[in-house]
Amino acid sequence: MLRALLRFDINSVKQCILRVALDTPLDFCFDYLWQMDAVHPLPLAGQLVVVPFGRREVVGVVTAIAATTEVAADKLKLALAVRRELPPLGAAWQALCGFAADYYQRPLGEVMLPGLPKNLRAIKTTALDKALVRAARPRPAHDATPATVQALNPSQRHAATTIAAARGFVPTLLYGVTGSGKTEVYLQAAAAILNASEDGDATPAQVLIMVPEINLTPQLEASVRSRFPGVAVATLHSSLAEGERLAHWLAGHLGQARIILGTRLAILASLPNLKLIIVDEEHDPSYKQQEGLRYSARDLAVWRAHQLAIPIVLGSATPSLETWHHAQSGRYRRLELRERAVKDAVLPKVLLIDTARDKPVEGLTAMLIAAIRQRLARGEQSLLFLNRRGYAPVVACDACGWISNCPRCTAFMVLHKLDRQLRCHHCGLEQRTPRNCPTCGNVDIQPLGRGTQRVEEGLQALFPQARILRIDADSTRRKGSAQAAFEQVHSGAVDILVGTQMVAKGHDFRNLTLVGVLNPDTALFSHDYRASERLFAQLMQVAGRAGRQARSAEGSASEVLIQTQYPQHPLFAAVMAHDYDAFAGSLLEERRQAGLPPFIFQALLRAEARELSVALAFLQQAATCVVQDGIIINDPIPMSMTRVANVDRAQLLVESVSRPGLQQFLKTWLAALRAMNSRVRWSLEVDPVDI
DNA sequence: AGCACGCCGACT
DNA sequence: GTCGGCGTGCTC
Repeated sequence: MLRALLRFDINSVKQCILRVALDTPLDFCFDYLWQMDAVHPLPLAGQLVVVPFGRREVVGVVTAIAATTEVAADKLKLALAVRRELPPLGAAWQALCGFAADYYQRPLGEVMLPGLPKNLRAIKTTALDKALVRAARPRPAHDATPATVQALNPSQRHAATTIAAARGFVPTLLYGVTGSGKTEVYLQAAAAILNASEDGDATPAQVLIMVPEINLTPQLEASVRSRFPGVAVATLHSSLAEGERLAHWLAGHLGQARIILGTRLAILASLPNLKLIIVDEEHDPSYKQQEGLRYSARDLAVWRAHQLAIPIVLGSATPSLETWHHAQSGRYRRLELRERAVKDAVLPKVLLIDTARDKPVEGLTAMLIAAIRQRLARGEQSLLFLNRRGYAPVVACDACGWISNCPRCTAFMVLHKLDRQLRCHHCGLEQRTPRNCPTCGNVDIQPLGRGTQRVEEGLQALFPQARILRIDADSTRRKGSAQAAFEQVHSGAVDILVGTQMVAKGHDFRNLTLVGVLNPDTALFSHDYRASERLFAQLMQVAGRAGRQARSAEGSASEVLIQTQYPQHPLFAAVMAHDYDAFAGSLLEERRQAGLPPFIFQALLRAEARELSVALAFLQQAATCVVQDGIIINDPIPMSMTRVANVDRAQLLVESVSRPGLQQFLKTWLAALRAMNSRVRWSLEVDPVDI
C-alpha cells in the first residue's frame, strides 16, 4: 500500500533518488538522495546538479528521478544543489546524447558533460549568474537594413524554395560545384524557415549552420549578420573564450539565438527550437572528432534532424560516398546546382604537367613558373597548394644513410629551417638541426623533399619582387593570425600564396586566376582506401579557389596546373572533366566489390602499450572472447604508424553488413573487454575513418 | 578520468 | 631523514 502510494505521487514524499550522469569513464549513472521541501522542490530530468563524487564535487546532469535505488544506503550520498536558475536541458537533447552514447559505445556522462561550457560545470555559479543576467537584458534594436538579397539563378531558387517547403525529416544533398552559390541557398532557405515562425510564435525557429573549420566561421558569420541584421546569431567553436562560449551556448539554450553557426561541436548544443540543419561541405573530414567521443557531427546531425522531424541539408561539391550512396538510392533527396552563381564565371581549366618530361626545379616545373610569371605581369594572384608543412619532410646523410627518424615515433622529424629545428609532427619532439651527421660526422646532410617553407624560399629566389605569403598551421599559430593572413590576400597585398589544405577551403579570392598543385601523388597509391576520395575532394576544392569571378580582361579562364608523375591516372581525368558523378560512381562500385563502407559497417579496437607484442596479445584475446554470426573479426595488426611518443599501437577491425548487428555485437563485446580488466590502454571507434 | 593510498630511490 | 615515482583501487 505504501509502495503504491510512493509510485502514485512522488511529490507527496519527502525524498527521492536522482539518477545523475557524470563525466567519468564508468559506464553507468550514479544515484543520489534528494531531500525535498518548500525551498527544494522535486528536480526535473535535464537539470544540472552538484554532487559529491569521491573526494571532489562535480556537476552532473539529472537523467531520471526515481523513488528507489539498488545502491546500498550507506553508499548513497546527498546531492548538494540543483541548478534551478538554468532551464533544464530538453528531452530531445537528452535523447540525442543518449543515442550518441549508445551508438559510439561511450558512457552517457562523457557525451553530455564535455560539450557543456566549462562555466556551467563549475561548482561556483557566479559566471552563470552573470551570464543569465546579461541574457535577460533586452537586445539593442537594430536599425541596419539587410544587405541586398542576391538574385538567385533558377536552380538556386528551386533549391532554396524546395528546402524551405520541406515538412518533417527530409534529408537533402545539395550538390553543387564550388562557386555555384550554395551559401546563398542556405541563407535564403534559413530566411524562409525563420520568417515562417516569426509572427507571434512563442518559440521562434532556430537554424543550425555547420562549417568544417573555425577559419570559415568569420566569413560566414559576416554574411549571415549582414543579411539578418535584426536576428540574433550565436557562434559555437572551440576557440571561443569561456565567457563567450557560455553566452553563446545560453543564447542557443534559451532559444534567443535564431541562427547558430558552428563547427562540429555545435551538433551537441542545446537548441530547443531547432527547425533546420545545414551541414556545409558535408564530406569534410573535420566533421569527424578524432579523440574522446569519436563522433561524426554529420551523422549526428542527420540523426538529430530525424529525431526532430525537420529538414537537413548536406551541401558539397564532392559529397562523401556515404551521402552520395544515400542520394543515389533515394534515401536522401538530391538537389543540384549546375552553373556557377556569378554570371559568366566558368569552371577553371585543369591541366596536368608531367614531371617526367618537365622536371621540377625547386619543386616547380618550367610550365608552372611561366604561368606564375604571367599572373604577376597581369597583376593577378596565384595559389600554390602543397599539403606538407615545414621546410623538408626528412633530412638525410648521403655518406652513411642516416635519416632524421624521430626517436619516439615511427616517423621522420621534419626540418623547420626558420627556427633551425627538427620537429616531429606526431609527438611534438623538437631538436636543434644538427650541422653535421650525428652518426658519421659528414657535414653535407641534405633536406629531402619539400614542404611549404621550402617552396616559399624557392619562390622568393625566383620572384624577388613578388609579395609571397605562406599560410599553414605554422604560420597561423597565433590566434587571429589566420584571419589576418586571409584578409591580406583578399585586399590584394599578396601576389603568390603558398599553403596547405588550410587555403583550399571556403575562401573566395577574387583576383586569383592560377592554382598550382605541387605534389598530389602520394595519395594516389595510399593504402588508405579513402585517400583517393579525399584527394579528389581536395583538388576540386582548391581548384574552386580560382575563377570565381567572370573571365579576366584578357578573356582567359582561370587555370589549375597539377604537377604529377602519373598524368594517366583516372582520378586526374575526372578532375579535368569536373566529373564527380562518374568518379564517385566508379569508387562506389569498387567499394561494393571490395566490401568496404558504405556497403559494410566497421568498428576499430585500438590498443596501446610500451611493447607492441603486449598490445597485439590483448587484441588477440579480444578477438576471440565473443563470437556472433555475421560479424567478421579481422586479425590484429600494428597501426601503420606503429609507435607514437614511445607507445606502440595496434588495431583490430570488426565488420558487419548489418549496422544493428554490429551494434548488438559491440554491446556484448565491450562488456567482455571491460571484464578482461587488462592494464593495456584500449579504445573503440565506431565508423572509423582512417584505418 | 581524477584522486587517494602505498611502498621504494635520490635530494635539501 | 623526506619529496616523489607511478601501481592499484574506488567513485552513488
